[in-house]
Order: sequence, then C-alpha cells, then structure tokens
Amino acid sequence: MKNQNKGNPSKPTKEKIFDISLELFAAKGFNAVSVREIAREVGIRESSIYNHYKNKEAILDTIMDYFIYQLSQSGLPKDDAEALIEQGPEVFFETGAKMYIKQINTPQMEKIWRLVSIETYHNKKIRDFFKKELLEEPINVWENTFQMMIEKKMIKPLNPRTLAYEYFSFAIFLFFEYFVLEYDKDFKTYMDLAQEKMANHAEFLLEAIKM
Amino acid sequence: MKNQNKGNPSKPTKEKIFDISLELFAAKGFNAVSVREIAREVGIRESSIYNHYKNKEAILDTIMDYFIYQLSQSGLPKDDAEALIEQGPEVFFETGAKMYIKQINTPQMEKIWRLVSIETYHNKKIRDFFKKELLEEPINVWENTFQMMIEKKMIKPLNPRTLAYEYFSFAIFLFFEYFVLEYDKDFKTYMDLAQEKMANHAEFLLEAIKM
DNA sequence: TGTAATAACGAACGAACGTTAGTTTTAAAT
DNA sequence: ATTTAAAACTAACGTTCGTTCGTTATTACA
Repeated sequence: MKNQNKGNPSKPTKEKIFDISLELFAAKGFNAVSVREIAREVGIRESSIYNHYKNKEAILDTIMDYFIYQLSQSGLPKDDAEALIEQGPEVFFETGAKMYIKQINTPQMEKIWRLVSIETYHNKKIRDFFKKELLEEPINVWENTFQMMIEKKMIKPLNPRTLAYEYFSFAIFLFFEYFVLEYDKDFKTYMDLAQEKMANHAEFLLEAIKM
Repeated sequence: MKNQNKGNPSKPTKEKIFDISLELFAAKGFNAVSVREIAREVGIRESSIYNHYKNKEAILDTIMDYFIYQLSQSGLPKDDAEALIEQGPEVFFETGAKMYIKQINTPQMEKIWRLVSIETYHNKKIRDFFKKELLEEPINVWENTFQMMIEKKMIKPLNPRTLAYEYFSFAIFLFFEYFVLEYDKDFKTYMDLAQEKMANHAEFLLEAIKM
C-alpha cells in the first residue's frame, strides 16, 4: 500500500515518523523516546517503523542530515558579504544578526535546534557538528570579517580573532539561554528579543572599536 | 557491619556509592548509568545500594544537594567586595575572574559541573538551579557591581544590566565551550586558559567603558 | 558473650526496551 | 482480473532496567 488514509490526502508515513520523532526527541531527548511511543503517535504498530527506517538511530541520523543540509543552504554568499561590508559596519552587523536569527526561525528548525542542544552531550556526531559548524566555522567567518574591517580602516586594529569571540560568544550565550534554560517560553517572542539583544550587543561592541 | 574491608581502612560504602555515581553520571549521564553498573564499580551487589539510598534518584539528589551546599560556601562576602571595588575596576575584575574559576577548580567539582551541564536538559530541579544560581544571581551581583562603579564614576554611566550581560555572558560561553564541547581536553589546562580568556575579556570591556 | 542493628548477599519480579519473524492487507502495474 | 511489491499487522524474542524480598554475615555495644 502507498497510503492507507482513506480519502483525505496526507503525508507519507515516513515523513510522519520523521516529524513526530523530531517532535518527541526535541521534547524529551532521544533515549527517553521509545519506538513504541513514536509508533503510537504516528498511528501504526512499532514493527511498521522498521519498514521505513533501519532502526531508531537511523531516524535521528536522517533528522541530523536534514538539519545539516538546511543549514548549508542558508547563510550569506561570500560576494554579498564583501559588498555589504563596504556599506559600513553598522549595516553589516544588523544584517548579520538578522541572518543568524533567520536560520533558527522556522518551527521545524526550532525543534531541531533544541534536539541538538539536548543531544550534543550524548551524541558524538552531533557534538562534532556543533563544534565545527556552529562554533568554529562562524568564528572563522567573523574573524575574516573583522580582518577586512580593519584593513578598510573601519575599526581599530585589534586582534580580529579576539573580536570574533567578543561578538559571537554572545550569540552562543543567547542560544544556551533559550534552548537550554528557557525553552518553555514562546519561541517567536524570544527570537525577537534575542535579535534585539544581539543588535544591542553589536552596537556596544562597535562603539568600543570603531575608529 | 560498619566496614567490611578487611584490614585496610577505606571510605564508608555510602561515600563510595556517592563518588562512583558522580563519576559515572558525569561521564555518561544519569539515565545511561545503571544501578548494576554503580554496584559493580563499588564492589557490592546492586541490592545493597538500597541499604544506603532509597533509590537511584536519591543518589542524584544527594549529589546535587552537596553541590549546592559547596557553591553556597564559596563566593566573595559582600563587605570584601565593596572594599575591593575601591581599589579600582582592574583589580576587581582580576579577582572576580579568579574566584569564578576557583569555584570550578577541584576535581570533584569538575565532575559535578559536567553533570549539571548534562542533566540540565532532563532534570527540572537542576535546570531551575542553573537558571537561578548560575545565571540570574551572578547577573544581579554584577549589575550591582557595575552600578557601584558608575556611582563612583569609575566607568561611563551605561545601563548596568547591559554591562552585566556583556561581562558575564562570556563566562557562560566559556562554561558551555568546555563542559559541553571540549570536555575531553585537560581540565587544569583549560581552566588556566579560560582564566586568561576571561581576563582578556574583562580588559577589553573595561577599555570600552572606563572614564 | 549474647544481642541488636547494619549491611552484605542471591534470587527474582514486573515492566519496558529495541528489534525480528512471519503473515496479511493494500494499492499500483500489468 | 491477476500479479507484485510496499507497508501494515500480530506475536514474540532476548535484554536490561529499577526495585523488592528474605536471608546471611558482620560489627558495635551491653
């Protein structure tokens, strides 16, 4: 059978498993969710899960692959970045902060961010991903950005890596604050607040380093 | 019996259970450690655990109570803080950073910090503790500190709460970086590095806000 | 030395877990 | 209408889990 839902069109079962697993993993953590619970929520027997995924771990892997792909699709192309810097650091920071928030800003991505924040501790694959893609890579990008700003004599000639950490560590802090400590709060409201906080932080930093 | 170790003096069993549970919880997380595993490491049968603790959860509770007590014992008395500020912001920041590091700096506390960082996601009691004692309370203290510095005209009259976040969010970031992402690295070495980073951050901040 | 409390033990319980096997139903393709 | 493959089902396997029970051994104290 391709779709056992009589009449009403509906998502394929594999997608339902994906969505519900994500929902449950994000809420309770991978280990705290049983295959039986996923199956119950989907509306099938637990053994049917294995017609779509090799095992429970494969569901998590598929979610992470999707997340990594989504992240790789976002982000500012390099050419645009260079052009944007020319317009001055203020414009660049505002755009940068908005883009950072935008990556997080869909309901589905919210759940994956939360899942990442939970499973980073338990899952080496996710932890390595976090370190590389969510910390080291952005830091490098911002280091280059500050380097360019220094070369263009927009800001004082300080250590660009220090500046990258001064700027970006605040974003990690906001991530930690929401996804770890305040996840019960309204997502949209907090994101608006976080964007404002990030903008204020950038303004503060810029005031300290501009020429 | 009080101590079944023939001849050689040794820790009471209850303490052994405490220490080994902490070790295992910090390494693998609460749920990933079984009562059987604890018992095996202690060198007794799993049923004997229940002669010392009501259940598995009670072991975690005891560890957290100990941790909270230890934290409450540390920290700078208020009188000393006031006196320290008088000596100028540079001295205060250096001392503040050193004390922040000092709280983390024993091998036993290292494990508890790691445990907190793992279980914050799963355990509401720990999460509430983190929010209150490790974020909100320090932020309030630093807000008051900056307020005092402003009143003494040591720094520019900026929003003291903003300054508290600018300063302390970096500490949270360092916590996150080590205990979540880099826990395999050498503790002592990282703490020295973190102290240096925190000092640099304070210096950077101070440069931006001093009068 | 006898007694009582403490803490060890072996064995088992009931529940939950991930997963597999074999079978039947469904729906599309011929 | 028949065939075929996908996807549902029922049933169960083997483990592991936290915990409890009843019993035995040890130790401190009278």
